[in-house]
Amino acid sequence: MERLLVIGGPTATGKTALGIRLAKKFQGEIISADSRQVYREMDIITGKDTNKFSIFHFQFSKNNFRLGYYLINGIRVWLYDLARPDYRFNVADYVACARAVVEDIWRRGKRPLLVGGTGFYLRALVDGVDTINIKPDWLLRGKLANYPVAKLAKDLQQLDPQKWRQMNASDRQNPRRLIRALEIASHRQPLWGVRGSPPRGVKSDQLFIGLTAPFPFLYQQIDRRVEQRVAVGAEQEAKRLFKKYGQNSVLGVTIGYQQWQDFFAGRVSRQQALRRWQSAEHAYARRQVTWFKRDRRIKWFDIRRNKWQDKAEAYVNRWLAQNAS
RNA sequence: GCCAGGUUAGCCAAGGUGGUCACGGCGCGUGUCUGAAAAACAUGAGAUCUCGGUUCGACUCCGAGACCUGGCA
Repeated sequence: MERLLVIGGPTATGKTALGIRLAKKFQGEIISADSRQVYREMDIITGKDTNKFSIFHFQFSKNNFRLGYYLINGIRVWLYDLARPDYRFNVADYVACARAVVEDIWRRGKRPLLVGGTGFYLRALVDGVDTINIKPDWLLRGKLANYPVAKLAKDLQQLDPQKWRQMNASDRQNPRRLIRALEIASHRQPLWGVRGSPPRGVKSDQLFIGLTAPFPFLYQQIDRRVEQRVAVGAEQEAKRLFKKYGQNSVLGVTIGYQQWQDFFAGRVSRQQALRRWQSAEHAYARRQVTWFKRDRRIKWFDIRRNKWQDKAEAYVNRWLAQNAS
């Protein structure tokens, strides 16, 4: 069976750096799993490991997305720059693109390394998502957006009592989740054809690596990264993109851009904006840890330890050696 | 030195005729997650400058002190 190496964990832990190192060692290519680096032009603030001289090598298209790679330290990094900031990229898009790339890499006899911090994307690709074929109904969403939570809850209890029962207290008060549940419930078609089976993740032998560290340490790393991004032109990038795409684009729901927008609008000082950007990244890292923690398949490496990369590499080596033919 | 204003959690900040658990926001802790996921949501901890007085009872009133801010020298 084909193999798939997955590297996850919170932001600012050096996932890409490890990925590149392992890719060099094991003839790999990196597939980014990042819900914001998929956007073109959003380079500095999302922390892409490219620069203005990097060249995008287009390879093939999939669902209207132009797939290609950047060469970083000689290693191919896929799934950056798939969409314009005024498009709303989503998991289904991601799975379609990532699948195509993984299979392409396998076909060429190389090893795919799935690297990223968007746990939902990672899981969707690896394990599959049952309801992934039910498209967003923007008309419905627009209508439901004005409903109070209590009304949404009541509707769902009527329309799909079973789903309601499965939801926990948090989700039952989350309008976005309720709306999605209603969207699925009102979609009369069977989820996956009459005789079909639920969409599965990519079939492969997988190894999961997680990078982490205690929060105080992560916060330091994050703060440094944010300052670096400011130093190389984060403000200008934010200003330019807001002007071009407006705040209703994905910029309005992306850490970093949001805080710069607050500064541009005069709501906060430059200093405060920086501080808030960093805090938003801290909170993001916490959510990521909460997400990844639940996945028992992950083998964790503490990035404060000496030679942790060597240990990770040895761990991968052992896996590759197993029934290697 | 004098006059005025102020002192409420790590930061910002509301409050009241003295009386149940002192409004919020940020930050911080914990968690949820199946086509918006860097999104959206749930949940927790944490405070009345010090001393004395009045009072059944003071964060709230009175006095003294400390510190901060502004004005006058």
